[in-house]
Formats: sequence, structure tokens, C-alpha cells
Amino acid sequence: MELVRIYECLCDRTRLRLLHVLAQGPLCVCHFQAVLREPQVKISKHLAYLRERGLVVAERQGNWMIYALPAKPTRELRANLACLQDCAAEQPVFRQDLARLKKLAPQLAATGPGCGCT
Amino acid sequence: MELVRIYECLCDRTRLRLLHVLAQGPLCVCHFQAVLREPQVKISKHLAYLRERGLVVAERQGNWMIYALPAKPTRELRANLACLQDCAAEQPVFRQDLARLKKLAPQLAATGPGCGCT
DNA sequence: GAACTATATTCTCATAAAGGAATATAGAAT
DNA sequence: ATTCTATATTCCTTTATGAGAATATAGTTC
Repeated sequence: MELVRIYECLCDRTRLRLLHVLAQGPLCVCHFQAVLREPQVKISKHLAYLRERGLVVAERQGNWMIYALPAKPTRELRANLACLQDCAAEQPVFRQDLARLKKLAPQLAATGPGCGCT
Repeated sequence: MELVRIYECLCDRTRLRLLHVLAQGPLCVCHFQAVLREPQVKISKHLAYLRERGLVVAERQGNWMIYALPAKPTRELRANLACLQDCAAEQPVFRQDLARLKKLAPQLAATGPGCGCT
């Protein structure tokens, strides 16, 4: 994978947030909506963007699309995701996302990455 | 520094090359031209872009503008530059740049980061 | 101060990207 | 079959970006 491609994916705040949250485990679109508090189109389009470029993978599960980080990321991707995790730990937006994600924990445990939200 | 800002700087190939080369030490614009084999406008504009965002600093030295990485980079910047160095090691473009940089080594030793090129 | 060197800026064009509104689709439930 | 839910896609507008040609500027040298 060409390095620039990775950075092109990382240069948008929404995508950074998506990837950061994904590091905690697979998630469906509507959970992303809840965690990031962003409209569906926005989430969906950015996930599509990431998917086209191989930064995430997706799998249908009934009505839900479950997104996840690739099982075997390239060396570059792994390095950069690690770096992101490291840096994000200090910035408020990311922490808030994590906080909201944790509130969903019970539901996640019950239903898996897919959801009974809204 | 906001994380996205850094990635915005990294999402262009020319800028990646500039930063990668800069990790070896300060350099003037015309040496960059020689190392990257890219036109002056291109180099100059991308350096300006990086400078505005604090990824590089510049200092005039006679006719030459010497660019360098900041003396005290933020934690995020440091992490990402390290990551870049690491990943770039495997990709041909970056290796070629380094090779050409090393050919300039004698001149650099003689004149400092400024140049007697062209 | 005129000519020269190194670098920066301006202008223009082409392309990509982001956001939102509205609509389409795929699958589930009734 | 119809309806509902979750997600994707299309269309449109606005803004950013990158590239190159041409020109401007700052400093040096003669």
C-alpha cells in the first residue's frame, strides 16, 4: 500500500474518529452515529471512503453493516494506526467518543456489533 | 496542535518526501529541487504550506532559505515523523531521495545547508 | 545601481473533497 | 406483498488543493 494513500485517509477528522473507535472492535453504522454524533450520510460516506482504500473491511449482518479494521493490516497501516491511538489519547474529541462508546458496552455485549439502536 | 492538521500535511507525496529528507538535516530550497527533482514552485509552495502549519521552520541565510524540522516538535509531530521515517524506509521514492541526498553530501559539508548549486 | 541568484507570490485552471437533502436499495418483519 | 430498518447512493453546492507559467522580491556581487 502506498503510504500517501493512508495519509489521505487520515486527513479528515471524521475518518480519524472512525478509525480510532474501530480500534476498540467492530461496529455497525448506527452505533457510529451514536458514538460520533454525526449524521448517517456523513458516517456512511466516510466509511465507504475508507473501505475503498482498504483501511477498513465491511460485512453484512442482516440489516446491519459491520465495519472492522482489516485482520492483517500492512506494516504501514499497523504503524500508523498505532500512532493514531497513541496521539488520540490526549485529544478531547477522541476521548469523548470512547466515553460514549463505553456507554454502549451493555448493548454491544447483548447484540454484538450490530444494534438495536434508535 | 490538532492531529488532523498534521495529517493534512502528510497527505501529499511531495510533502512526505520533503519531511522525510528533512529528517536528515536542514536544507535549502535548491537542494530540495535537486534531491526531489521537482520544479522550484512546487517545492517552494509545499514548504510554505508546511511552514504555515508549523511542521517546518525556515531561516534566511543570505540568498538561501534554510528549512528544518522544528527544534522542539510536539509529541504528535514527533510520533508521526518517526512513523514516517519507519514506513518510508521501504518505499522506493524515498530511498531514491536519500540516495540523491547522499550524493550532495560533499557539497553540504563544504557549504552547509545552503548551496552553490545549479 | 545594475545584473544576478535564490526563493516567494500571483493567477489561472482542473480536480477532488466535504457536507447535506433527497432518494434508492437490501434485507427483515409482519 | 407491504412496511420497516439500516445503510448506500445520487445530486448539488461550496471550498480546498495541486500544478504550472509568469512575475515579484530579497539579498548578493560587481
